[in-house]
Amino acid sequence: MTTPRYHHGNLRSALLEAGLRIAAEAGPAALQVRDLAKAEQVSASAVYRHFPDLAHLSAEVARLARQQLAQAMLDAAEAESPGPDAGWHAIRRFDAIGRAYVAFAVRSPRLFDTAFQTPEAPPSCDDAPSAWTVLTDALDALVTTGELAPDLRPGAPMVAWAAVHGLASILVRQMVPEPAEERAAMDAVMRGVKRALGLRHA
Amino acid sequence: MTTPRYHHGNLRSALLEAGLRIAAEAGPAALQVRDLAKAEQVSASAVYRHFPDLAHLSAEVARLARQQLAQAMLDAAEAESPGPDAGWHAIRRFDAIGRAYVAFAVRSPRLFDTAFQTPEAPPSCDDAPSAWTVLTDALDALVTTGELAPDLRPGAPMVAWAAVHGLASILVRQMVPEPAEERAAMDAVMRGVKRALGLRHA
DNA sequence: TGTACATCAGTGAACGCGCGTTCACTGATGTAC
DNA sequence: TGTACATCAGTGAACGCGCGTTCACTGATGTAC
Repeated sequence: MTTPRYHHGNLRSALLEAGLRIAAEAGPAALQVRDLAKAEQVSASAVYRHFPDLAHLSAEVARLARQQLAQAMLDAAEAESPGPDAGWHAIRRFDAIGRAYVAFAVRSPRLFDTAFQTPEAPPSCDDAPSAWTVLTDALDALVTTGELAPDLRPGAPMVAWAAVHGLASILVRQMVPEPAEERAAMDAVMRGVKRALGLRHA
Repeated sequence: MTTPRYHHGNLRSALLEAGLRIAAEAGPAALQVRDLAKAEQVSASAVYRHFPDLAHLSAEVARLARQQLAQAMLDAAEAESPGPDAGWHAIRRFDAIGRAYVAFAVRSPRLFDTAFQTPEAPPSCDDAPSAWTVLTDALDALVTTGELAPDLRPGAPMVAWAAVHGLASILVRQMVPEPAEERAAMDAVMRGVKRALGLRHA
């Protein structure tokens, strides 16, 4: 039984999911109208019923990729079980968030590239969830529990994000001449971030 | 007087310089055989006398871009005048190197992208100078002068590079929702790196 | 020192491909009466 | 409840462009004798 091709129902979201799959496998440059349409067994021109052009579709895929990253960070934070020491819990959540960021990039390097590619079209809406918000919320929790000195708070997002994003980029691009172990690099960087912010660390 | 087009003399290096110019203005994706040839007033097929294909030419341009970055770091280090406190001088040089890295990216965002784009062909030779070597040399100087604890030395390159590369990427891609001042961000990150490595800072 | 000739670095036309996009169309869907 | 019709979501062929690359060629260069 061959299903009728007509009136897919949710072609728009199906195309975006196919886009995520393709981008994760072959990188953002592999996002092509024909391939996307083929993946959903639909003619290329059908794509234009749902997106004005490829640039807008790509921008949506990039946004979804960033949201997946942010969700992975949230999930990692939630996986940390609370304990009697609220400050320590906040630190563990912060640590888990940073490690999730890098782990996402290592696990899906091309999707990570897709997430932060230079966009050719503006995204239709803000990221939800957003990695930035996840990070700043975690930093706020550190201040609230007294783990992070308030005068370090303004610069903290940049310090943390730069370290983690930089490590992710370096590992993804394999920029290091001597191929360091990812685990050791992640430990060193996360320890560095905590030292930079004056946090306790094990 | 129209000069004869024939036998350019140093077409190879002229093409690479044109490539650097084009990449700096329009990004790595703008490197095209025809445009390169046109920039040197030469036919497109002449390019193939000097490079097997565009991928190899692009890889060379990327290498030159990385070398320019490394040279900027070296220049910044040399600009720091030595003083009676050798350790303090090593710290100032280290700081200058990190700031030069970020400054290069902000000054030439598309060239920075070109330097670290995923290469489609292997580079013909190692970077010289190389950003990695400049960094590790500076860290060695910190150990020698007793400013950096030897047990922090193994993880130090990753900590420093990740922070600086991450900040550069973030500023270049304008990933920050609230557009922070570059200067403040750089101060915060460099201060963070020095705290992470246990260095003195002003 | 002058000349034949191999070699080298260019030319310019063309090929072939794959891409995004358009257009006239057709079948399916849902709604008004 | 059944039917006419507007609307919507598809089709498939084609357009047009720009790209990397190839090929037969030609003019310039340098070297052997």
